[in-house]
Amino acid sequence: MATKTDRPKTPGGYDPSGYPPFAVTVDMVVLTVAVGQFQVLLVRRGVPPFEGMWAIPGGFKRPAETLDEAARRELAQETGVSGASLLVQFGAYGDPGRDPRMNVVTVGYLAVLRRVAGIVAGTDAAAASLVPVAEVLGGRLRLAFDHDRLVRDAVERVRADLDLTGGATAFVGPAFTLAELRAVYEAVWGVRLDGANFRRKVVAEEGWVISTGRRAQPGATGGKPAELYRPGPRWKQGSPVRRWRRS
Amino acid sequence: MATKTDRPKTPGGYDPSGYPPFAVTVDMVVLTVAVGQFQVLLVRRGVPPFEGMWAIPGGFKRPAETLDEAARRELAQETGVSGASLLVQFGAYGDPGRDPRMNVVTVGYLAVLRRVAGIVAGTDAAAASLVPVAEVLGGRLRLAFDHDRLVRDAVERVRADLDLTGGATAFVGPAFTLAELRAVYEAVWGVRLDGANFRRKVVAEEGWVISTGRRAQPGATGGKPAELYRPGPRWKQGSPVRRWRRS
DNA sequence: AGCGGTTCTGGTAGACATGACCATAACTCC
DNA sequence: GGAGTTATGGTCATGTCTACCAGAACCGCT
Repeated sequence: MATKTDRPKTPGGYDPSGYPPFAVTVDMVVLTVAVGQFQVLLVRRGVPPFEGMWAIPGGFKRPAETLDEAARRELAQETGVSGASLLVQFGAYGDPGRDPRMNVVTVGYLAVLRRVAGIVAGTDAAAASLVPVAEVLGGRLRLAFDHDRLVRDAVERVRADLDLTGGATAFVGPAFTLAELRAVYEAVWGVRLDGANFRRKVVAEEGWVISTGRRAQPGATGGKPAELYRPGPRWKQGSPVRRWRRS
Repeated sequence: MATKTDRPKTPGGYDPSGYPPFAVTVDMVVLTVAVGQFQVLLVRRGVPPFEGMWAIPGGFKRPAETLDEAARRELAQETGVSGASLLVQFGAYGDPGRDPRMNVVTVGYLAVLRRVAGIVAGTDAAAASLVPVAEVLGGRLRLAFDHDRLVRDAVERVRADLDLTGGATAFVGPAFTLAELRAVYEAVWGVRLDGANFRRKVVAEEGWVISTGRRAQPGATGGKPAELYRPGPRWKQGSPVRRWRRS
């Protein structure tokens, strides 16, 4: 890239002290499906700026760790969750003035939790709460900084990932019924799927789900007890259910 | 997020001077389809480290500009291209030691060029060249820093975008034949598509391509002259051609 | 036990999409 | 004019999607 050291512009020929430093943070959009609804984890800010507003959890990257490690560490610290079933980066945000105090470039991470039970307000969080993503996407709940945009982008990413990289099983537990899995698609995509057709697609081909032999407890409203499955190896390559129907 | 100012960990309650600064750069994977091959633009490094090795162009983000603006500016400076037909971010890279001199977090951008004609070595580039992406993906050509990984990720991204967000028209000019458009899919995905079936999918539905009435010049080898089209409004929503056949 | 309601599970038929192949038209070069 | 090449349209068998129906297995209630 750079051939002249007197024009510091590229990593090839710059003077490190000649360029302004940035703070690098990692912010996380933590998503889950609870009570049939697509939800996002928010924390309430206790100090200015944006005091009292809702925001997504996040923190500084340290020099000795990778971005992925920083995300994993912050997730544990802020929500008490040690193992997210999915943790992927979805974008970087560096608009000038996005933090009123200094130049901050943040890397957005998308985390998916299977169970809502383990979530607690972290050591630094005044309050933590699950909120339907529709509240944020619909503009009824405004977030601090540019976190509205981060949530919007993360949701779009996970919607695509459900189709492309088969992230659906990240939302459910290690053993699940097909109705639970179907509910994930329905909540995240905001669609309604036929149960019988869904079953066929998933069970017809080998490798999507593996029968455990056990059966789930029927709900309070009754119904035939559903079979319990565990995820097969094929989800890494995609999803049995595609997002768009042509017409 | 943070409620205690004495524990600087989140944007809510930190002491800016308490955290180490990072240099933030923008690196670009410039892709195009030329002579039927999927190609990437590389520049040769003229200074240590990695002197003499091939790398992708890039440069520092300035505090007063957004990441997108930085990418657009660097692209113009390094390759002489003012308007890329596609310019999207695909990932952030911050492994410690990825630059041996200091802490650098880079944001990877994917740029697509329609015509190879306007490319020139920028003011800071020793040499610029188009190289088949297969050379890099196959490991036959090693790049400086972690740029191999950036190229790999960008290629995977554009392959998905061709399907998802319909980026195919970004590779062709404002007026194109269906064979040219088909060549884009074939080069990027590495597949072979039937010309007649391709035509049907694209022309059958309204909104993908709009006939210009004109016809292209037949190639040196002859053949019936193809009709010239311009892109319709529908590419924003997807692609008429899907990537994977089920069986 | 019987009954209505609910969920799971399997079946079927029509609509639709896909891909392979052939045929014809319009151009090149020789 | 003839051989080769590309574009374009047609056909057809096959596979996939979806709406809908039916039976099985459970609930709570009477």
